[in-house]
Amino acid sequence: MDANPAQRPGRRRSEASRQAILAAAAELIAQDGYGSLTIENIARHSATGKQTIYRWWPSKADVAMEALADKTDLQVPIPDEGNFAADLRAVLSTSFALARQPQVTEILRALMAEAQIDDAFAQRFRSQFLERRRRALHTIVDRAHARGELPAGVPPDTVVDVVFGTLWYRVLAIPAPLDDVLADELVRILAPASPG
Amino acid sequence: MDANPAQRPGRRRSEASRQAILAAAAELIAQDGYGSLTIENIARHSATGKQTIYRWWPSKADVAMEALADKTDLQVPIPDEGNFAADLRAVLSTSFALARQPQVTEILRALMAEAQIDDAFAQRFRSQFLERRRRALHTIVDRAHARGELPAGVPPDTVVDVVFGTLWYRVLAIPAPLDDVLADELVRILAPASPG
Amino acid sequence: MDANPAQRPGRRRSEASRQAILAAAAELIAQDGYGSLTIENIARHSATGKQTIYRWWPSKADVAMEALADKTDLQVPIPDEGNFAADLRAVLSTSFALARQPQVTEILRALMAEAQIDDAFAQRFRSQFLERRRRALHTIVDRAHARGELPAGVPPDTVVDVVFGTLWYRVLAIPAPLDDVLADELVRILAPASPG
Amino acid sequence: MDANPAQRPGRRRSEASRQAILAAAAELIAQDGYGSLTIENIARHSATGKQTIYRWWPSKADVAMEALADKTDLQVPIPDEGNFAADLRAVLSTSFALARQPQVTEILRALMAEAQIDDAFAQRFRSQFLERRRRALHTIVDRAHARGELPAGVPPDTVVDVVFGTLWYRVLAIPAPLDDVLADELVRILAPASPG
DNA sequence: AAGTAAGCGAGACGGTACGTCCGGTCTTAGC
DNA sequence: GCTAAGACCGGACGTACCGTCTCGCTTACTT
Repeated sequence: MDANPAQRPGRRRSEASRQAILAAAAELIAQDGYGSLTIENIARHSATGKQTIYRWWPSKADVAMEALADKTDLQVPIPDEGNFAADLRAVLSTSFALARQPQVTEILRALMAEAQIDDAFAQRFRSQFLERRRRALHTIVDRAHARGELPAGVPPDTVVDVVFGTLWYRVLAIPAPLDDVLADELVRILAPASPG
Repeated sequence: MDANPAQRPGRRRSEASRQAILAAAAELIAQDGYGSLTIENIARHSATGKQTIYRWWPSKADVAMEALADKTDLQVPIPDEGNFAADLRAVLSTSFALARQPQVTEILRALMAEAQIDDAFAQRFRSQFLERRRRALHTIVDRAHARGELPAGVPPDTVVDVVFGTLWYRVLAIPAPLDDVLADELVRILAPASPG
Repeated sequence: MDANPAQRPGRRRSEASRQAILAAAAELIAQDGYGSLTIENIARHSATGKQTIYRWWPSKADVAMEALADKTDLQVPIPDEGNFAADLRAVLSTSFALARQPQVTEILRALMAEAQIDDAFAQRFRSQFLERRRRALHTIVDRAHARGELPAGVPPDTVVDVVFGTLWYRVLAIPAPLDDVLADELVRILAPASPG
Repeated sequence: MDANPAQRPGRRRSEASRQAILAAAAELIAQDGYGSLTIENIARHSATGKQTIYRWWPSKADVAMEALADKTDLQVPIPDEGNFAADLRAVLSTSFALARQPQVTEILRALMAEAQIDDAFAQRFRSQFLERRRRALHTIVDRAHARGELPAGVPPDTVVDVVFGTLWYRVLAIPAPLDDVLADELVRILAPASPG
């Protein structure tokens, strides 16, 4: 078994190229938007061969997704403050702060767009990005559910849909930047009964 | 004033071509997905010249948007049943039924995707599609707001964001088709206090 | 019999349009060269409809040919000075003077070019332009032949070929403008034995 | 110095594609005439990409010129039989035989036509084709000039003009194929005084 | 040390679609 | 019935990228 990659003969993957490619992708997206991002441009700006990109990433969207992962700490902290309102507010605060950065916004929109057009990427996007963030929120919501803090007759899954749905809708459909007031309002809607 | 187009000399726009183009676009999207839709293919399948398409639509996304408008009655009925829960359920029912048709889903996803990538189209998409549907719901929500039926501290705009956000998120990010149960749950969340 | 065109019903051909078209063609050729001459451009610059051009001329080359005919008096005078040398010199002098005008050169080159590419035009070009000029020279050469002034064993047709051949070659293949010295040299070659 | 192309990195030019393109161009010209030759057709018939053609040739006329060069041995032999008449007849014999092949005629006419319409190509056509053939004849004529075999008062350049002029005129302006009798007559005109 | 196996930048390759231009035709309203 | 205007279908233009395929070179492990 070749589980240990160090054992195989041949030149090893160049970390310098990997980073040059991700950096070039990020810069090009910031400059001209994802719409005019091309593999050829990434290669040119990173002084890299196209083949190297095709060898390691299935599509330019995957390059963008990895560039985003590299640039931001996508680890989602799972707070546990004892009540749903506080936990939810903490998660929203983190998420909003992240999504508000213009370069992050641009990439998020592009990834969601590409997922609509390219089914194979959609799967990777869901499993590598969306599901991870869902899981973090799910933990909190499940806990609240157990404590009886959710609105009556609303399963945890739906709460998660509402939170991420509202967040994504604002990013995708509304030109104004994400507003922190929205976070408070979401808390009021979803965690209405702050137990005395 | 040249408001009356019949007064100008020259051949008039061909309604037959317009419909052939929209039909071809719709069919091609249904068959191969929006990702492989090209102007050239639309022209070929509609026995039409590319120039004719470029003359009347700014982009293939606009063709798709018009095809959607032609195919579905996008007029949004504004119910008035006297209470928010019933009104909201009626709107959701209509919207879900529409968005559940596979061909409609496919086009909706494509339009939202294109709007992320092409800013000029994004503006047209918002003003010609998103805003219209927002306005319908807004009427209902404003009415509820006046009656004091909204959750405390939640302005109508946010309610609209939550409704459409959840709907779009399910369409864009979740592979499963839209579920009618979700409509009930949204009503429970947003119109909780059925006045005694 | 409809020999009298004034008797037919309907609007008569517009002489103003005819001249506007020829003038626009001449001007466009002078400006940008025949290579970028298009029917559409002629129509635009002459404030005329494309249909009007297609109705009266088989191709843009025919427009150019008529523009040339209108602009220059293409009537070829047939001198008769009593000896071949003087007659030939007179014909060459007229022809060179005509072909030396830059705008005429440009059109001549274009017509000969088009004749290589479009067989139908080639026939019209030969019968309406080349043959006429050949006939003028032929009269002179035949007369010289009868007087025994041609080189021995050289039929009149060949003399005509040599004269026009040399002239056209200089126009088509040599960037320098036509030189009057050439006329003298042709006379020396073809009418060498000025009979004492 | 990068004179050695083998030193550069990257895939090398494909000789197979080069030949397929030239062959396709030659065949298409023979079939449908130069007038309906398009880059797109060449690419299709040679199972080649358009870009490959644009990469290596400035225009379709240059493709045709190279196809001609490849197909015919354009090397012009320079005979030296001791007298102008014999040398000239030898050159004419070779040239006529070449120009009489229908496929060669077609290309020659097309190249000369294109040179009238495209100035940049005209320069290449002169330096890569016309001038070479002129030089061969010039050698012979200069030699004759030194021996005093030219008509009095006629410089070598003019003799060359007359020879090629007549040849080209017959090809371009006269529908009949080149006649060998013409060669004899040209010799009689230009090398009349076979010195005793 | 030689041999073998990968990865690298570079760049040509066969394709496909782009958006534009023009050809030649058809359809208006107006003279 | 001609005219200007202008839309129509069709097709080639020259360009941009796609994803693949050589190249010569470099870097690593294996013998």
